Amino acid sequence: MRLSEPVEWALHCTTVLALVPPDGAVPSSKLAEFHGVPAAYLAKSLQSLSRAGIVESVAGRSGGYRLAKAPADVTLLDVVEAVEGRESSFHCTEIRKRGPARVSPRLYSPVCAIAEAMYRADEAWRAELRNTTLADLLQRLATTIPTQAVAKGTAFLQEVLS
Amino acid sequence: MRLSEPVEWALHCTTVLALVPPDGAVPSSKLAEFHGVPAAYLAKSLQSLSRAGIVESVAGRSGGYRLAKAPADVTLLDVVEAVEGRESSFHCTEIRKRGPARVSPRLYSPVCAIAEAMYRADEAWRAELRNTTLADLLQRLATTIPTQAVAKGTAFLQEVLS
DNA sequence: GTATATCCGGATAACTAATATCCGGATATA
DNA sequence: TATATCCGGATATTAGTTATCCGGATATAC
Repeated sequence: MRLSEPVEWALHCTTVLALVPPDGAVPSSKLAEFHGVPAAYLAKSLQSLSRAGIVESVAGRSGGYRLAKAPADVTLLDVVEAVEGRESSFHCTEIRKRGPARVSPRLYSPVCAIAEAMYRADEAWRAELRNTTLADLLQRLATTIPTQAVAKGTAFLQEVLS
Repeated sequence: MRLSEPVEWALHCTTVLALVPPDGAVPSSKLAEFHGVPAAYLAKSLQSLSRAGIVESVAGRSGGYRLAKAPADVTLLDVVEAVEGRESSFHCTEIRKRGPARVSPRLYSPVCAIAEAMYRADEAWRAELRNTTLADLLQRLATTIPTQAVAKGTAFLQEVLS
């Protein structure tokens, strides 16, 4: 079980966009350059984030993306689900209703005991992601990224926004 | 993010094997028939469970598999990790150290803030799986599977064990 | 003692999903 | 008016999942 790369990109992009003023906009090509990831593919993820209402897209020249809500109102789950989808990590194929021991399908409980447990774990994962926001990430930024790098990053963003 | 099919099979197989007496053994072909899944492929999963010490393999004619521990001592996480691996669902590619804002790699904190949060969610998922055992599943069996099906299942196992 | 049924690991094939790029249309700014 | 962007669809490439087969080892049934 592995999350796709675009999830990581989307989390980094939304974190960076949280630093952009409400009237600014960063084009997808610049976000790709900033993070060192393929531009054409990243564009797809940004479109997903836009459809989900997490970022706002600005068309036309000097357009781009900005955050659509306050950083404290965007959870990691919002971002992850926008890119990765909302389906459970476990997919029940109703094995219990197959094979020589099977009886009429309508006699079974609505959900298999194994699926039940797996769904519970999936929900625990989502609950934890729901518990962290972009604002939380921004706070940790100062201790996980060198001040020099933060300075270079803000300089790059200034350049793009001007 | 999706778990592979063999995970579901392994959970159903270990649950069934929990009903087998300590001196019995169910061949992989019979487990495949019982669950209506491809025999040659299921065999791989059972080998994984065997390597992980969750099931015990008996070679030779009238051989097969049995549980290696008491059902209460086998967590769902044990089974899932045996088949799916122990790697986190999130894989950090150190995006923060790339692009125009990067500085010398050794200046960064050991783990990225985003990865930190994602690892925490992954651990919450594992914690939940660690909290349920095969014994718990067996208890729920009576309410999720019709008595008729349970009877047919035990009859099938009796036939195999004799 | 021999034939049979099983586990085991490796090699291989088919299929599906993830990764990545490109293009034409729409939109809005310089 | 030309340019730079977002958007969605189509397509290609790569990697992972699903699935099968085979030969060797092991132990039971006859």
